[in-house]
Amino acid sequence: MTNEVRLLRFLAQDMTQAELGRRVGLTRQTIAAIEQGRYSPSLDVAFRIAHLFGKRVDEVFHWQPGGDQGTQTTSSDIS
Amino acid sequence: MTNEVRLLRFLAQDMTQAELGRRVGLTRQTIAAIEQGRYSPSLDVAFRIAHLFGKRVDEVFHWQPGGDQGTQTTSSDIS
DNA sequence: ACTCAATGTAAAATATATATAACATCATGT
DNA sequence: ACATGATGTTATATATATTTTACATTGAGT
Repeated sequence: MTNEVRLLRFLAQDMTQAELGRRVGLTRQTIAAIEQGRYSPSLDVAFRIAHLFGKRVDEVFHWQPGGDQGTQTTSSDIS
Repeated sequence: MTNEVRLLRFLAQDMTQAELGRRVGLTRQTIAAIEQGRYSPSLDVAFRIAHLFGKRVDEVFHWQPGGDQGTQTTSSDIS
């Protein structure tokens, strides 16, 4: 499971992790963990983040059928 | 947060809760809880379920900006 | 050189999702 | 009437997400 949160945050006038967290009701540590793919967020959190950026959930978070094992971060990380 | 899981399950040749659970790697109790909206699943589970039905996550799970409080079940439940 | 904002990270605590086991109801088929 | 499969439901346990607190690093600005 990869995501574009960090990229979208940069595109949104360099919004900070703390600011993003504040807007979606999460701490900056949680934002950092999600960006790094340390765990997959709840569906509710995914919706809140996607909505903030005006995207669909599947545009922000990318999922692959058999891909639960690794801990990638951004989609450009995939080899 | 509402969802169409139960409906999609019926449309899929009356697939049973247990069978759906088996296919996405969840127990039938968890499927029942998700259908009833007792909690919002993890994003990973949402992707697995949506993928099984050939839908996008936002086509299966419906989210409303301010709507975290209630515990609706299906979208036809909304007043 | 100093400060400060942004980020990384980690341990411990809390909240929530999910599993397991058990029992109940209801419908259908025999 | 009985058996069986599908579902509802609940209590307890476990896994995982998220918060809180704390400390370290790095880069920009002064």
